[in-house]
Amino acid sequence: MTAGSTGNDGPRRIKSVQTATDVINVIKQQQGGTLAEITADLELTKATVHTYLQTLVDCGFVTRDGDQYRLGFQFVTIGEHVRNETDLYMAGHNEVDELAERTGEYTHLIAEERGREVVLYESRGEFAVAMDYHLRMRETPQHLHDTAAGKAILAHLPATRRDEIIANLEFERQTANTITDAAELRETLADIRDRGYALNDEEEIRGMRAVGAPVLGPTETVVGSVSVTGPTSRLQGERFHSAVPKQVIETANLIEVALETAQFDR
Amino acid sequence: MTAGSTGNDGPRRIKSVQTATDVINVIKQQQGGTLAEITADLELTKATVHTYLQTLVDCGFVTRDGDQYRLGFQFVTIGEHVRNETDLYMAGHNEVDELAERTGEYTHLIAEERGREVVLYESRGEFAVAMDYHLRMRETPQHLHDTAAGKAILAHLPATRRDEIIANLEFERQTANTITDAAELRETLADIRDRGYALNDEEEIRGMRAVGAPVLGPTETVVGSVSVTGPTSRLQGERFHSAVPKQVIETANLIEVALETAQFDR
DNA sequence: GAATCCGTTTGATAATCGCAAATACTTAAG
DNA sequence: CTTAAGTATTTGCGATTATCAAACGGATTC
Repeated sequence: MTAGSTGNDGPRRIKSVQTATDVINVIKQQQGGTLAEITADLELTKATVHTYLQTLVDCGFVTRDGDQYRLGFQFVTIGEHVRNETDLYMAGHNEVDELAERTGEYTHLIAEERGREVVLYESRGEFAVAMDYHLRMRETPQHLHDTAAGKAILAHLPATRRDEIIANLEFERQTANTITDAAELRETLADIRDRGYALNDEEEIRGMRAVGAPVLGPTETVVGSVSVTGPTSRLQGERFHSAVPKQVIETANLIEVALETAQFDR
Repeated sequence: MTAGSTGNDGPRRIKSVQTATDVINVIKQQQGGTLAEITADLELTKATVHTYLQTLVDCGFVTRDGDQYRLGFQFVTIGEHVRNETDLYMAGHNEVDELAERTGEYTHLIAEERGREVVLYESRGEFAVAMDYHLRMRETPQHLHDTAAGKAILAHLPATRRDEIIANLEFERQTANTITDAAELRETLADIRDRGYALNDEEEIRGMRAVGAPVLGPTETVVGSVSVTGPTSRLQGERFHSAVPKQVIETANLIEVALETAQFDR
């Protein structure tokens, strides 16, 4: 009971914070639930979970409505704060709006974190039809290999980080066109670097195509990407392979200029 | 040293979670900082803060970029999730867009939590000029007594909750027109209930007026509010006192109908 | 009115957090 | 190149705290 009792190696962490994160994730997954329901998905006692919930309510991360616990609006306001602190968002969201106006489709401003893509901003052109898919996309970080925006980022990341991310990918097949192995992905990424833009030809969702271009920072490192998404019926032939790519790249370049020029006072 | 040593009463909480929240708030305030800078604003050792930061990075709430710690994009995605779970947002954001188009001004969809207003959605009409104020408003929960949207909510809350919130208000003077005592506020709120809409006549920011109307839920409880904000030069006379209030109320009513009709599948 | 289900509180103790101090790593200065 | 001063990171150990049982209270059902 003295040495190596638990075999607990690795760097030191605050266990309670990890547990609180678990609680938050369960609430998120369950879309709100009672103490009993939340406890059921955790390996803890009712009493313990109760203490965590009380604490999280105090801290503003959870709200209680009768016997239902839900995530608090604090996530909305802090999320907004984080976005407004992000140079890419401040430099890019107006350009992404304009891209939506010019193309009439859905446009996105994407960043990367922990090997997943994060939707910083979404704009809806006049022909874009509301889709549940977009809700989910904004809520849950997606893989980088089966979207145009993600591939555009992945293609331009430093080789070491790219390798690391690819190594940890699970190539889950979404449609008939999904890229399902690393070799194929690497080839595609090389093409993307040559062409300067990425395509998504129904690789994530049947019937949907997309065009994405990287936004490169001052030091040539990729800071994010821009994309246009629409139904295959409208994204075809010359428009898909030339006109829209040109517009997407132009938008990405405008954002790059804005990033270098403007100093978002810090 | 046995009984009442620390005099620690009150309900039980997880201290580490409260500490982690402190760390997050310091990072938010500092807009990102080094370990040393973050430690300076906390009554903890460098070593301890370090462990917290490592844990928060693991959990995705903080990212590290060299020696700079910042809040992670997870706040953006969870925030989006929380918004999409909120019936008021799902039922209201399109209506708020239309209100912006019809009035040409800034429009907001507001909810309340912990006695503060939360901006669920903001839409910009064609005459609306970008203002830093709106950024701050979306980031930080505001008081309910010095905005049109806030007063509209406050006026229609159950009396007990209203009293509780008013009791905890600090009436900080923002402009010459700010309401600065509870009695005056209560009178205004009674007027708002009579008229059905709230006005803000340069009470928060000089030169800015606003009109707000409550969104009432099925059980007559207020679930939020809608508002139009613009410069005094454009919000005057009949437009300020009749035309815009009518439009704001109409939008609020449309959202009420959408809330009762649609079942946002749970 | 008993029984069953929730949420909440509490006592006790093993586990943990948090400080101090030591150790690595970077940058600046001599 | 060496020293110095500033970081960040690791570690031992004691005081604090988180966790589980188990009891309690409050609501709803049978």
